[in-house]
Amino acid sequence: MVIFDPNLIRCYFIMEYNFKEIEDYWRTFWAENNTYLVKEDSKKEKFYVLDMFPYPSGAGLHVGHPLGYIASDIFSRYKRLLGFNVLHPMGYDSFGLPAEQYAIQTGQHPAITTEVNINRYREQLDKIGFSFDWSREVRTSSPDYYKWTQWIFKELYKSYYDIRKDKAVSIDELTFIFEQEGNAHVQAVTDYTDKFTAEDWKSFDDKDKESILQNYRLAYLADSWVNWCPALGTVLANDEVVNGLSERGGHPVEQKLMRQWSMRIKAYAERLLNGLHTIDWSDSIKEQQRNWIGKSAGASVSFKLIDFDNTIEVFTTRPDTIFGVTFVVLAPEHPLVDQITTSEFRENVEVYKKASSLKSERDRQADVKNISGQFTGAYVEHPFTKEPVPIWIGDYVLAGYGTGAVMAVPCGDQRDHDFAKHFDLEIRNIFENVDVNEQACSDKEVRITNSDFLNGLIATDAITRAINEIELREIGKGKTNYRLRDAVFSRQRYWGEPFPIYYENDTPLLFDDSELPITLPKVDKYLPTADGEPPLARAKKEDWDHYKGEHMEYNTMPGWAGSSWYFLRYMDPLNTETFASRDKIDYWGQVDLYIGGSEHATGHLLYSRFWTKFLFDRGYLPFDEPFKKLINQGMILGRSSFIYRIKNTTQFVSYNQKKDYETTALHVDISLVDNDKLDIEAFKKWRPEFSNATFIVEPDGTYLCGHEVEKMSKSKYNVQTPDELIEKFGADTLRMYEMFLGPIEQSKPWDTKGINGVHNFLRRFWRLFVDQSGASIVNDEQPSKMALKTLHKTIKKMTDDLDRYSFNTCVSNLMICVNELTDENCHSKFVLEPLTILLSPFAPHLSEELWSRLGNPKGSMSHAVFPKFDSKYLEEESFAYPVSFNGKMRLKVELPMGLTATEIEKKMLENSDVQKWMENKIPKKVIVVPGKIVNIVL
RNA sequence: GCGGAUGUGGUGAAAUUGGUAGACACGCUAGACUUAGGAUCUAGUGCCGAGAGGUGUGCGGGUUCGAGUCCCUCCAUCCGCACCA
Repeated sequence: MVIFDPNLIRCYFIMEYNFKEIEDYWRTFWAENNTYLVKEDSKKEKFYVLDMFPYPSGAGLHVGHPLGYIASDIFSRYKRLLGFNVLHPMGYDSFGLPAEQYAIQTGQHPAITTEVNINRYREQLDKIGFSFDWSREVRTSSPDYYKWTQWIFKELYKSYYDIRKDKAVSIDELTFIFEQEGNAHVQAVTDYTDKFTAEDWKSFDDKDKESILQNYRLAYLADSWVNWCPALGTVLANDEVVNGLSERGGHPVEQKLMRQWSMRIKAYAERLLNGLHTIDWSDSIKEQQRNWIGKSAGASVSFKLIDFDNTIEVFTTRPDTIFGVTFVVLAPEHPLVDQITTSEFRENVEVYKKASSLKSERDRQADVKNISGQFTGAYVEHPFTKEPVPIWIGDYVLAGYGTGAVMAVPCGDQRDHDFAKHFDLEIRNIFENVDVNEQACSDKEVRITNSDFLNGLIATDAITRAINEIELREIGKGKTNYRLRDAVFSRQRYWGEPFPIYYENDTPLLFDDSELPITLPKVDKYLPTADGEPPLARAKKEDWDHYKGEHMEYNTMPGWAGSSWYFLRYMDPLNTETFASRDKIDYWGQVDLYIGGSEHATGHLLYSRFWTKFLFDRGYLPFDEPFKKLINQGMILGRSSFIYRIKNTTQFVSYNQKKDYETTALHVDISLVDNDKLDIEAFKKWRPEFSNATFIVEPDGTYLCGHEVEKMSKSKYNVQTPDELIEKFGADTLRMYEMFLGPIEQSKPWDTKGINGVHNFLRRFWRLFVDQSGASIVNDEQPSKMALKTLHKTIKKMTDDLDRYSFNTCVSNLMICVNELTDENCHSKFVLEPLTILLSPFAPHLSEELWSRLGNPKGSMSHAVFPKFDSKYLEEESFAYPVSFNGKMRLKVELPMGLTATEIEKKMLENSDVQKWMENKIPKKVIVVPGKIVNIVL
């Protein structure tokens, strides 16, 4: 029947395990036969395995990237073998800063850079043998994709959060209510406090109406504090600011209030918190999200300003300590500061405000040691005692958190205590029998005193009592506060999604759905304009595909816009009518397994939960949590090598001699270093500026490098690419070695030392099938009892370990199995065939090759059936009991299985070896755990 | 300062519910073979000790017949951060 089977032809040429030939063949086979193409199939149970898609950087993949992809690929293949219809897609998060930076430097359009990088990524990924369905690839920077990102933005813009319904609702319902009855009875998430009637509303012009609606929309324009770098003309992230200067270029950075798009994620704070109970994520990630959302219960209290008709509102978690208040501190940016500052202190306040505007938020918070602040000259009235309380400003209070104002209780809060000590302010003690002169007291069990109606109570009771009293006297109310802030959604960048927004009369207006996508216009340069407008402001009118109104929105969306919903697009990537059709979403549902780094704990993972909940509210999704199960793969760290340059010279000193000199450490490329020894000539070639450098070496003439484990990065010259390892050992070896390194969730330093062990294993696996001459040695004989036991033990361990994502022990199990089968000289098809299936998720190329050599019909084994474990092969007749005396293991005694505890005890005490250890003593107690252990207490 | 995680041989690690600590690999030592290789095979390898044996999972306590595993105190390292009022 076989007319031409390339497999068979190849058999004659392969004697050794020739991974290159095998991997090339099967890689091509899979691609040509669309082996991993997947379609919706209502007859099959679905399983959705997702990787966090990469940003295609110019540096290509390093060995850390594929770690998670390999794990998810193994799991996908495993689930396929179990009969699931597996969705396992891949794509690119292809908007981002590096391509834009490159464009600024070279003028090359970021789309070109991105295309080149994606091709390189694809090439590298293909070599590793992943079972991705590439027909579903998505790219966030493709207009076909970001059309729908813009569409979701529009939906957010057109929605507000109804507190009574506890969900997002169309803004049309809100305007309808405004027209009927004004906003008096509206319960929506907003900071807007003004009241208006239906008549008022109708009298407003469109611009006024819109500026009110902005306070309700889930995507809205508002003034936000940002790190503004005038020289770069852009806003910077906190970690792009170092000591008040931009990381790039070292330009000054200041805090500036800017009109920005924001996302009202705060509306979802409580649901984001509660949803954590319904998903299978690690406790540490959930804890990080909880801390980020930062729910705290307390009270907001109004302090009346003396000499002004106004109040300062503070939020406190400890309203019970209100009688200990001796001053109030405002954030320097607090809007009332200018108004209340007396002329006497105005100059100092201005100086202080200027100084804190130059500090980044992070610097302000990290610097605990330096206490700073300034008195404003103004006072508020204590709401209970009516005493005047001085108002200070201090940059330990943040404008963005709570109300930007705190009531300071130096006896109960250490920071307030430090502030009081530093400025010699009063510390009033309200705690019974506690000395607060040197230290604040935060013990909640201490009784309160000097506090009127709170005297004698402990914190928990006093908090309730204080809130009651505060509400009774109408000076405030009990309140839940969240640390979570609304997310700023504007970026002054080119390489991101344009907003589907234009402006008329300074009012934002939406483009129609039919006009989407609004694509990126071409620009002459990728830099901000001279007057600080974003790069898109450079585009000519005619270069926009749609241009409306007085001007377009010139900001672009942040990186997390596209990544907040990409997992939905994989379900239906080519749909032009909707972001994904409802029947496909219904079929694929939630992501069953999501694998990615924990660095996204509070960014991407929170934003995509937010968007999912929103789309659920608006009826577009049947679920409101995107990722059912999450695994965070640990980071693979690089091992960097260092050489030591003697200061102000071109002389380098070897590691062991460096203590005698003043040196600076220099990263050196790890490819120039072998076993910590530097190849000096290669180094000189690598860094021509040091071609005349001299080296102080060790007595044996070698130059020893120092080393350190740190993040893998191009700038640290410690990057190991998968390509060279695949070249040397093959993809199957690389896959298994990455898994063998350790538990997937743990971070670990990269070290290729052990890779030979894994490669050897695959060769031994090959040797079970093929002899030295290249002939098959597989037979049809019934396997021995031992061999069957080995097989079924392995099936059981593999199943258990895969189900708990313990990929490293899976590799060990396979090694043990091959060691045993080699010792048993087993070549039976009835053992080797199921074993090949067990191996196939890990080493798919080799497995396919062996599978076809076993005479299976031509085609891929990816839908073979995972072998079933049968406990009958594992039954033992006897067990070697470890016998302990007083908990110390001394000897083993073999006994038949199935004895009762009493029988075991009797036999043990009769045993002569056991008696030797008993030294004629009478045991106080004998513990018998059948099938486990015997412990004799003397 | 706060929050989270982790501490087991020379190295990566294993031990799923408290029950034989160190599986599996790397490395190292000795030997065999040889077409001299980054090959293969055999034996050994936690530490101390010639041995019997002792000892051993960051330190110190505790619970238990029995603790790497549970509880308390402390120490170290890594990661994150927002002085969160």
